[in-house]
Amino acid sequence: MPVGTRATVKAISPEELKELNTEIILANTYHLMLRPGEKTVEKMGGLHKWMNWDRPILTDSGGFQVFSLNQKEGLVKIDEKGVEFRSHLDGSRHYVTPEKAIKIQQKLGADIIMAFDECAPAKSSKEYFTQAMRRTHNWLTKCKKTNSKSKTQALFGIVQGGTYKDLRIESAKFVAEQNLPGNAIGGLAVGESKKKMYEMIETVIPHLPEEKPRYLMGVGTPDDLLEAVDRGVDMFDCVLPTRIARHGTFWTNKGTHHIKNQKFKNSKNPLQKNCDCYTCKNYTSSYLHHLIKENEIFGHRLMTIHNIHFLLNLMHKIRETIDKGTFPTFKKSFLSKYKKKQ
RNA sequence: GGGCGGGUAGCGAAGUGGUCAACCGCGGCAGACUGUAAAUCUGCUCUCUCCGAGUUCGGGGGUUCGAAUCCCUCCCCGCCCA
Repeated sequence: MPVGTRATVKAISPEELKELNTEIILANTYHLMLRPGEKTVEKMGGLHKWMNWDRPILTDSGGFQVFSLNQKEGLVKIDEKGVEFRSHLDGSRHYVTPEKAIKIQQKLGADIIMAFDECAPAKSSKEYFTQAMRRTHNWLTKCKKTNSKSKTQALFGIVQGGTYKDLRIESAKFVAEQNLPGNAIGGLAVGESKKKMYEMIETVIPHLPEEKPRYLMGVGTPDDLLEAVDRGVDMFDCVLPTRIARHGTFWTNKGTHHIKNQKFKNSKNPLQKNCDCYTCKNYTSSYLHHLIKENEIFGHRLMTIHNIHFLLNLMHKIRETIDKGTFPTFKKSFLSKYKKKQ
């Protein structure tokens, strides 16, 4: 899922997203409740109509933004009932409870909505992870109850538990028991090592039903996708393809590259040879180098197109090789090329 | 010919006797980014380098313990007067 936090995937249009075979995108409760406010989106006919996107949308609940704000001093107060935080836009105080997070998402109108959870920082103590996990479970019950009448919006629960296996297992079991249409793994890729992250995925997966989507939140890099799929994950969202694109970084099957590097100044090659994205079919690296150095909007768009295409194409190949039974070979050969820095 | 102003690292621009290898901006080089407070942020950018050392502030000469900063002289640029 490409990420469209403020009801737009930065730099590109819904038409372009469709050309890239985007099936679903993510939008954000926290940002949209602050601006323009969920009521406006509701009045305008809901997210799909408002942003002219007729394919599925998932809204994140805002739990992660609370975590993000909490990285800075004293902007957030968390208790059993909910979270008080100050807006990053104007400092105004807001109070969000699990019930409220669901009601806002109902107004936004996404197809999949997320439970309001607490994403504890990677460096938290086990005591704190336990507390945050229990609170997340408690909140999940409330979210489920609030959303019980909805027949059009699927609520996903979120597994927490930090980097502790016993907590992760306890959390996965609790979330699975709620019998929701899908289950998410949260609280990873927040500063722990990749090794630890993979270990946590392995720990959690056996306790989440295979017939329902398993969604790893906020991940990730091409290698993370392969590793996570290998361990049983079905869905991802990540800001990386779009954010790093705007910052001048792009992916190819040989790893990550910086278009601003001097070596691209006079390169007639596309970003990636044999890539069939719009960017690579029509523009040279030299041109992209120039656009990004000059901070031209079109450069952001072209880079974004390439990166989203790269990731969605990777996922496509993953599905294809899983069907053919050749996924392990594909994973191995991809990673050996991807991780070898030229 | 006369008067005034000015020449500082790739560019612009501070500094106007010691704490100056010299603020800052741009440019250049490289890096970071994982449920987007992100068209953002970080580092390096005279030379050799590990601590450190060596050459710099238009050229030359001088004053001084010590000069980018003061004096003399030459060169160059801008504006004004003839």
